[in-house]
Amino acid sequence: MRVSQLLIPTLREDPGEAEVVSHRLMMRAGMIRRVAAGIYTYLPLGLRVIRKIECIIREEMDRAGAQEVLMPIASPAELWRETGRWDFYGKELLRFKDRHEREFCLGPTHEEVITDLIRREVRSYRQLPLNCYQIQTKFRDEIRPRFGLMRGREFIMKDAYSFDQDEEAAKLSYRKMYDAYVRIFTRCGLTFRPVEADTGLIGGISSHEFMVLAETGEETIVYAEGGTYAANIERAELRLPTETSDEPFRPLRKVPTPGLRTVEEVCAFLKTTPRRLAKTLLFTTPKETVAVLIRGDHEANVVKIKKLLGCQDLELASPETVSAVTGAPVGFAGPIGLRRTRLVADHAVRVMRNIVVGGNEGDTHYVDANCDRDFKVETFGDLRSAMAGDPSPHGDGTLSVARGIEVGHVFMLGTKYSQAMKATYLDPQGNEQFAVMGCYGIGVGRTAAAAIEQNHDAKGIIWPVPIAPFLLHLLPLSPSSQVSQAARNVYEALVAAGVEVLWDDRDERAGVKFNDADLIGVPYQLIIGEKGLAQGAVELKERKTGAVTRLPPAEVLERVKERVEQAQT
RNA sequence: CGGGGCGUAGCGCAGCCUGGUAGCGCGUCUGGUUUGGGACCAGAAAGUCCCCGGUUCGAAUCCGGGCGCCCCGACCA
Repeated sequence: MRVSQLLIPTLREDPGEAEVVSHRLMMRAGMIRRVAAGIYTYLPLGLRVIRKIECIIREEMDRAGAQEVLMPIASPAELWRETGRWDFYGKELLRFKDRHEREFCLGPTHEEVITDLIRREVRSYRQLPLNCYQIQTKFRDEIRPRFGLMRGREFIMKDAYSFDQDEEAAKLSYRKMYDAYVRIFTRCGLTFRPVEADTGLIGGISSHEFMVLAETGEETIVYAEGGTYAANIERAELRLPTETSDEPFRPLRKVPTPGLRTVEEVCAFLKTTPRRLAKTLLFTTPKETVAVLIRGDHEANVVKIKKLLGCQDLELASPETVSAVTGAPVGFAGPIGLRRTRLVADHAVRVMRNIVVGGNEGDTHYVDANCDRDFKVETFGDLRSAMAGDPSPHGDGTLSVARGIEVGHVFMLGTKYSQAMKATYLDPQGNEQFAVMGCYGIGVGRTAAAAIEQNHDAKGIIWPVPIAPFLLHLLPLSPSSQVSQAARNVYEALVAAGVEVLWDDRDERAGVKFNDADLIGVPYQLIIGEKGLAQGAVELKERKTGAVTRLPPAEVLERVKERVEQAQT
């Protein structure tokens, strides 16, 4: 296609709103434009990348035996009430009423709609297994949309739903999707890692997230270096602490710590280390206030705490609540003499001896406090986040920490939705059974953004060949008739051979064309200049390496094909 | 929802403190010269200074309210 006829509004300067690389480059390369917070229009270049990714997804989903459907974007409230998610989903669910005052929402995911379909249409075990997928626009009214396509409110998602007779069969469906995801992200040219994950709002039994490794990722993952274990930090389990202390118990003492609130301040003042201090964090749930004891150098894990308490909403207590419960301002909460709250603690606290804790009194801490002797913990649990150096739960070494972008998520749902919505089938014995479900998502736009986070340089994007908007960027450098004629010839030959060529036929200076080409990031540039042409040569340049090959125009097609084949093996 | 910031030409910004003719760079349009890494000369068009109200002889500028957006946090597939 010709640049002069496409809407590719490249930007010389960085747009003020863009923070991360992918957002900035997508704006600058003229791929997307913002319509409202977290809502974007895809321009021709952006759409071509989206379509490429969708195409790979379709091929792999079909190969894995899934079939494509298309569900509506609006769904009626009653379906969501059946599963309880109309209330449970919260503000993220964008709700509205039609002219008859009937309640609807914009679909943030489609378990309810697909389960409704399947319960109507599937009656016999002979119709199972079944896996339906769609590529659809979703809407989630995010608290804080940001980073362009990385975390939009409206976004394109591939979602698939499997229905099986029993756990065993469901595991097989899950495995197929898992394998398909590995193929999809590999084909997209991404460096990624599947990790064990929390099931969040979707619920269910177990799940894996597919993380594209990138510094700018919003997720933190831990993995065993050289081992098999990898998990989202929200979920990564920890082994019970094994260390013991033979330190003699010392008597409890109360010490003044004027104005010292943070772990660091208190430790510096008392000449000790965070490992010998336990912080007392106060959380509020809709029902109660709970105190959570965590070792000073550890990070509390909200997901794990929620699980232990069996509640969905958990917030750090307000300063008012803290002082009402502890009798002290924020920074001096402690487990000793705490009333009116439950006290739970991380396993690590159990083995600590002679520790520092808050005094529940302004400007006061206790030293040489000991669990059981000085305070009673109701329940111990795995309540902190893993950190680098912790032993892997699989016993395969120690854990490292990395950042990732979640581009895909597979869930084993079990019968959560089929029971709630009575999606049953008759087994060979004529007994009614609940279908066992799985669901599988891929963020299409987020995958494109992740690809950019992983593949760019100071000049712009460097697309992996399989998802590039074009394969070759044709750059005639002068308006002379020989050059433009040569460009035209090459263009027609390549297009006839099925190569996707972006032809910069604008009357622009060489520098402008080069810079736009580097910004847009098409994998190969074919440069046709007057001098080279006089010697019968054009230049084939690889965007990624900058390597230039001089060759006669007639050989271009052959060489380009070679390169692509190499790249695919 | 809490904290911080921003809203002035298509884009990036200055001007606001200290009220008085709305500016700069890039882009756009016309003509000419140029043509291998964001050219040069000459000319031109383009603004509801986010909105509403107030103060004032006079408001982009001061005051009040609203809206939108960005960043941090609480968080979330």
